[in-house]
Amino acid sequence: MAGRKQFDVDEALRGAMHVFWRWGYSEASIDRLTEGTGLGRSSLYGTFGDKSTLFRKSLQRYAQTYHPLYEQALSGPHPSPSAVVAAYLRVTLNRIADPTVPDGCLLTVSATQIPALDAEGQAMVREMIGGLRAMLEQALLAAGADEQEAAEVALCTLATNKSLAVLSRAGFSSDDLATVAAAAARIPGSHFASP
Amino acid sequence: MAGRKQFDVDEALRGAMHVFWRWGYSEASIDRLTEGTGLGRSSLYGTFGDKSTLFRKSLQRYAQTYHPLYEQALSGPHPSPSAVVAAYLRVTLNRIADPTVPDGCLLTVSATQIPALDAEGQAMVREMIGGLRAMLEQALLAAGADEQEAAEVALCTLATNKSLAVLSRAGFSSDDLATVAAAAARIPGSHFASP
DNA sequence: CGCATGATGGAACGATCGGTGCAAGATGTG
DNA sequence: CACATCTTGCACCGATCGTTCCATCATGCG
Repeated sequence: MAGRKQFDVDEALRGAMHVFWRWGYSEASIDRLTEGTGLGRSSLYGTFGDKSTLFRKSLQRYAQTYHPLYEQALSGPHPSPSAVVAAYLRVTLNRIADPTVPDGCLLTVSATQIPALDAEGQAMVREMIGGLRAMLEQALLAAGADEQEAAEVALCTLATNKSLAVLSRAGFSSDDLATVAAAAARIPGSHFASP
Repeated sequence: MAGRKQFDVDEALRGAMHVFWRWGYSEASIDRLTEGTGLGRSSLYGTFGDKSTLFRKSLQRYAQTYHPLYEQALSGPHPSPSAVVAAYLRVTLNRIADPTVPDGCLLTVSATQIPALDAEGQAMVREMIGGLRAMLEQALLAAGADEQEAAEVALCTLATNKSLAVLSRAGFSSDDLATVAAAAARIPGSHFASP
């Protein structure tokens, strides 16, 4: 007890993020959140608000942690769209290989549980996924892809990202994940006749 | 009330499957299951056992419903591995396009919630995913793929399946999903020098 | 030093969770 | 018609859910 907080707010938020990440929103009980943050109930509510608010702050914290890594990987210059895809998925594989964080990715786990989230949570999840998609598309254009190819490959790379998270959660080996990522980097654009 | 059941057991199981599918295991409360099946608590427990057992029976019912569709699609003959992939993913797209079932797929939703499942549930989810993988690999071999290519493309097709489910849950359009599936069907085997 | 401020631990709230027990009533068999 | 059988509706169980309240106490300021 004190007049000033006895804990590091950001470190606590990191703990909460890991609880949502591992357990998903529904199974992330307040008890698990207090245990994962090391905080008491009062401190948790006093600092972060209710569960829904804490979840959204955890999503922000997730973006704040990993967005820069993706941005750096995409910042290029890249010799080809495939190089962009490879660089992006390498970040994902590195995150999944990190033994200090839960399996999969918070965004994917949250996306599959969308019906369990309130309106704000759903909106934030969709918005973050859309942001990644746009970021990828931008980088692909910069790497020389035409508009259609950029849109298509961005979508497929995002899809591969999600699939890696699911397979990771299902217990697939990192070799298998790397195989999927490598194959995705070989996807060519469709090169259909543009209308 | 009666001496004989007042409902169709399989229809009720179908309802329960949809509840687990839409809400995921954690958010599939007994109340939602009774509402989704039309049964009372007593009938639900008397017929299917506890929640974990009902979940596993729902998984079986899911496999029993969609496994044959995949088997038929894979039964071929197919002129190339790509044709196998396209046929497989067409089944997935059709299921996702079905407005009478929830978004995504029960198996993917369950896989992302694996930490929330008990040991039997986890095992069954992993087993079912492994079964799909083996089924794909078999069909690819029959379509003329060599061993390495079959293993790799089976894995990637499974991954695409999972990604389609996640994107569907996140609200992506069926056009986007079709784009992802079409691109996956263009994935070539790696054709690395075989050791 | 005395006081206001604010963080903390813990108790307690109503609601909902998964699961069970039981009485009521309809059916099939004699 | 009488009885055993089985299903069903409903109440109820302890446990846990998310959330709030309050007494306690260390701190910063005057």
